[in-house]
Amino acid sequence: MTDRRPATIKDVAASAGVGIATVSRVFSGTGSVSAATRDRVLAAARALDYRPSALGRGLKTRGGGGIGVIVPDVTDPFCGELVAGVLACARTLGEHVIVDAAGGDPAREAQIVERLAGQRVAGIIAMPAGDEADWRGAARVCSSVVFAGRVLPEVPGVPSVLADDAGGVRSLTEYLTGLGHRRIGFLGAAPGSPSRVRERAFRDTLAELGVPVEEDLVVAARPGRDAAYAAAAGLLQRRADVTAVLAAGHLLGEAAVLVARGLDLRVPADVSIAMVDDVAWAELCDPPLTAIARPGHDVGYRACELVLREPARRGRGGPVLLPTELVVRGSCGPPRAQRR
Amino acid sequence: MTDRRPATIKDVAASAGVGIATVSRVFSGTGSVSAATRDRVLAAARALDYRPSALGRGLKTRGGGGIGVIVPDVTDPFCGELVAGVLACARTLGEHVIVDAAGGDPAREAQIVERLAGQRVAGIIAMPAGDEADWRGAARVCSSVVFAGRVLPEVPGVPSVLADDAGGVRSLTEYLTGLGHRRIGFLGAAPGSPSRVRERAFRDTLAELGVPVEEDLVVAARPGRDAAYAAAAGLLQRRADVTAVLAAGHLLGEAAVLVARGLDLRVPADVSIAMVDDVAWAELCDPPLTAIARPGHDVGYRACELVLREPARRGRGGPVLLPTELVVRGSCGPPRAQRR
DNA sequence: GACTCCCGTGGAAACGTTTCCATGATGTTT
DNA sequence: AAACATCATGGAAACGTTTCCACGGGAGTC
Repeated sequence: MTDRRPATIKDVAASAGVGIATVSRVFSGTGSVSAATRDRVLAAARALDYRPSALGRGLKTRGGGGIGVIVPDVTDPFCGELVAGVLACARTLGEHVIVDAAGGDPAREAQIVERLAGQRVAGIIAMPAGDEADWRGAARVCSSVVFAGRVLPEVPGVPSVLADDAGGVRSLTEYLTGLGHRRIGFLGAAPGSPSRVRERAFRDTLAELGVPVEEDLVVAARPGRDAAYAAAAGLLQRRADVTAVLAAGHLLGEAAVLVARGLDLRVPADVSIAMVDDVAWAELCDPPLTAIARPGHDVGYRACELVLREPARRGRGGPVLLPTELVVRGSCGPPRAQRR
Repeated sequence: MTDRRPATIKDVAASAGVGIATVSRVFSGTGSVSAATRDRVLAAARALDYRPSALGRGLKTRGGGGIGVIVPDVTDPFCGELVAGVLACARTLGEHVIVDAAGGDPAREAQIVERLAGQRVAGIIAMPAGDEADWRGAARVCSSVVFAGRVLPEVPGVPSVLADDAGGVRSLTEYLTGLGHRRIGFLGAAPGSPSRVRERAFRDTLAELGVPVEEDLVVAARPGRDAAYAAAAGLLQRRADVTAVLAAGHLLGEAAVLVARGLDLRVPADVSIAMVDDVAWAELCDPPLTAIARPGHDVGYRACELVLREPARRGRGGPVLLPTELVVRGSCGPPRAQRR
């Protein structure tokens, strides 16, 4: 076995006794080749272990193919689902997927975009962090960019696929209010966060229902476990009269559960807890947690379709909104008269 | 802005009034270029929004760069960690990462390897499913393949980075035995599974400790939530005298918790539960679950180092074993005399 | 002051494809 | 039977790089 370099189209052509153009036609499926020739070429290729180089092809056809995905963190369950969705769609379309994690850092996002552009990917799917300017540049740089799971409202012309977070928070809020809760704590994202639709939906829904919004009950946590825990602890300690907590993310939900447990609060007798993101542990918690399920897989899948399949329709119309689902479990009940 | 096609090195050269070789030198950092010329080239490049094409470069240098990662499922927490580790390492080395999920299907794995080979990636990191023959071929096809998190013992010459599962199961078994358990149920992977080191470690440890192994207590589940649940339910219903359950994976642990709850068994009073994989919900469970933490991130990181950085040392020596950690929480206690 | 040496530079040949065009050999129409 | 459309095929140019080689000139050495 002295096959050091991978075989090239020339080797195959020579071995099969045909021209390179014929070999190319056999592998790309275009043009017409006689059955006999095709067989000879295929046999030669197999013997040489030939595999067309995506580099050569990409160079000629201008565009390496493949699609890039940028998420804050691949270990986050929602991001994981999103990536899985992209992978599923890309596979049906025969494209490969370059994944990278930006850790929520705009500068790193910009770097990644730069690198993907260098790879000449066919499109980029991003769950963006906060820097609009960079993305405005990115939109120029790459043929097609789609936001998924999150948007930067200040970046125009970039289509997006989103979970209907506002709708989800609305139903959760209505559900809690329907149970009789009036003092609902909201654990949300920090002011700098790209989009605070969840907080707005919470406020709007309460307003519509005629429940006054107490600013003191709406707290913003910066990303990360520790900040989430601090926020939850702050809320529940400061306001012992809170009867329910709506956590706008699984990290915040986790924090709420842990803090409640640490404070010896019974769920849902002393305090009801609900959250956005129906992660695996929601069902394993005791009691199981009521949550909003966001269709991460579908978001990724649709985004990928959008970026590859419908270049014409991109940009037209608003964002694609995918429905969420309220999964009622045992963590919410009627409010207790007064804690402590 | 009529910059339809991306600018090429030629455009930059023309615009800066130099030869293309000089532009190449400026961007690749090799050779010598005078400061003045460098500045002129850089300015021209910026003006034209030039970005070197990885395609052209890869073609010339034979090898597109980048590394491929193949896992069964990106949404699995351990796989997610592993991918994150690879991403972290690849970033420091300036490589991009192509990710794909094979869903545990050997045929799909083979397809993905084929595609990655076509991309001329610098290396492949795989958490392999069961077909040795395909991987034997893959090892030939790609410059360097490394197994991570799982191995196929029948494929020689492929280095690997593993979590020390055997050690983890051993400490868990010792821990349970030390608490006084003698009838420990083991929920493990199906016979077809690539490697059953965990089951073997369980058996060996019990044997060493002089505890007889009852075949009836060692059950194998096929992959997936439903099969896991079925296996756990079967075990706990069939053998009411089991005092502890050791689940060899987070899905199996989840199933054990759910089944115990469904059977109204108190944990750990009626039955102790422990598992491999310290996933997020282990701490949120009530009681929090004792678990073996596997260093998924490190496994990915080391595998990436191995595949890119130490091509010389690859293959020598046995697999790289990374230590696991026993995280004791509240789900295990001394055995109860008799259930029911 | 002639020699060597090195530095900055440009030309040109690869790298492995795709694709346009030309060519010869068939088969088809009048 | 002659002209013509059709088909299978090969040659060659391009795609955007890197890199070898050659060339000119300024500085250092004797």
